[in-house]
Amino acid sequence: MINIGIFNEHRLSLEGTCRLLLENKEFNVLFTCDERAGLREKMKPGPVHVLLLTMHEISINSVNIIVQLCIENPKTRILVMSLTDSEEIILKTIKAGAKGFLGPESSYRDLVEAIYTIRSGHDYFSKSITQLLLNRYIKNLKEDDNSTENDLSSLSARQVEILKFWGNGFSNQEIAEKLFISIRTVESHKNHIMQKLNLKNTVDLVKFGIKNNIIEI
Amino acid sequence: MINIGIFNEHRLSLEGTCRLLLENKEFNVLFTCDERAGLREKMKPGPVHVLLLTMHEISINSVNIIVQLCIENPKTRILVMSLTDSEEIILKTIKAGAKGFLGPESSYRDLVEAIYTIRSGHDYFSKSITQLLLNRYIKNLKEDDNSTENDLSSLSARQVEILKFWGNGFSNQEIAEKLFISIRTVESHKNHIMQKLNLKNTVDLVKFGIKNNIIEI
DNA sequence: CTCTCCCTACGTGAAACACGTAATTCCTTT
DNA sequence: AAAGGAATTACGTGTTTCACGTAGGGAGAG
Repeated sequence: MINIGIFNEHRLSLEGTCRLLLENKEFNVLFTCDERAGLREKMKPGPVHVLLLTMHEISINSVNIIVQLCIENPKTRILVMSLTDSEEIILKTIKAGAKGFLGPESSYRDLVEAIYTIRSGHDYFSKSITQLLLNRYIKNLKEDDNSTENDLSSLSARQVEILKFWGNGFSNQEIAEKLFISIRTVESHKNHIMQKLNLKNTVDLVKFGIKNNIIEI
Repeated sequence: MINIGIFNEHRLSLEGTCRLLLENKEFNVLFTCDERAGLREKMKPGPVHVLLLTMHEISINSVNIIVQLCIENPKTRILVMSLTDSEEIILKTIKAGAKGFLGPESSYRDLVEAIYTIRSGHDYFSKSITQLLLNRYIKNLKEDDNSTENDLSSLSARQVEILKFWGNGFSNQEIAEKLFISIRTVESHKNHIMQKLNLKNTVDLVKFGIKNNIIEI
């Protein structure tokens, strides 16, 4: 038996969703709610396993509500349903703590599957949302890669070694001791690196190291 | 009509796949290949729209092959099929340029869909792969968020301002001039920031700025 | 054999850092 | 109203790092 709370500012939709969910014997609709003001109050009494939040328009304010609900009800898993197609917003709701997101194309079947999925501890994203997230991720991945290994290959192994140490907490003095060379040599290496990469300051050097995965962030 | 090349080191699987694909009148199997050595040669003659690469075991070497194929045949879209479940490897094949990835659970129906999908210019990932990528992405998202805004909020607006300038290419001298304050004051601000955040060196300060989105990488 | 790149190292002046001190202002708490 | 605290401003002093030039020895390429 899964305890469900339903929020939807359109009363008709709210009742419709409620009816649909009640058709499934394993679903127990604890409450329905059609205004934001009362939602936090309605969450208090019982253990709500899944909260179905229908957000016709998601704004930053909505995101804050999700954050707050998550804090106040750590055991409740939030499933967001919305027609929005703004990546920005969707990402924010996920960051805020939503465990699932149903896009506009989702059917009743999807809703049921989503409820089971997030109840069992996994995340659920409908097809369009998945596509959206994935596209973005893939794009990130490839961008990461393009900026990687291009310039790094122009550095010698020694230069990379010095940069690694320096970028991960060691002072020039410490590097010199570790590698049994003069501190002046360490400085020279860094100078050569900066010249080779045409960097103007050490801040850019750190950025370079991070982009190329030799400095841990 | 879609021109397809098939690579599979198991000859039986290769033939089976070929037969299956030939059932679809729109698929034109240009060649089959069962050894790595000959693959690049077989790609040369015609325009291969989709290359189906079955990799029973994907290694770094396999990834390099993909990279090379992509360079030599920029118009060919590569669809990888593999039983591996190593995130590392899957990510690398995607970075290397593969346009699709079919996991172990994929059916013939999925294969056909995948071929149409990547032929039309989109990426295709089977359910298990999608799940894998998404989990990782969501995890990244949340991690990003956890490390954000937590510590940054402890800094004053002025401190953030100085950090922003410094992290984006300005020297202390330049910042001082821009803000009409002494260079010593700029130094003071940075000192206070480092103390407040308990950072040991400027490298860490850069990392902090990047994590908190006030320094562009 | 020459040329280039890499690793090593130093000199010097400028810039940045570490750490302490301190005055003024503004805000909160008592 | 008074006290406390944080923020912004600033300086002193000693250390470290940076920027730029110079330079010798070694390894590899042409």
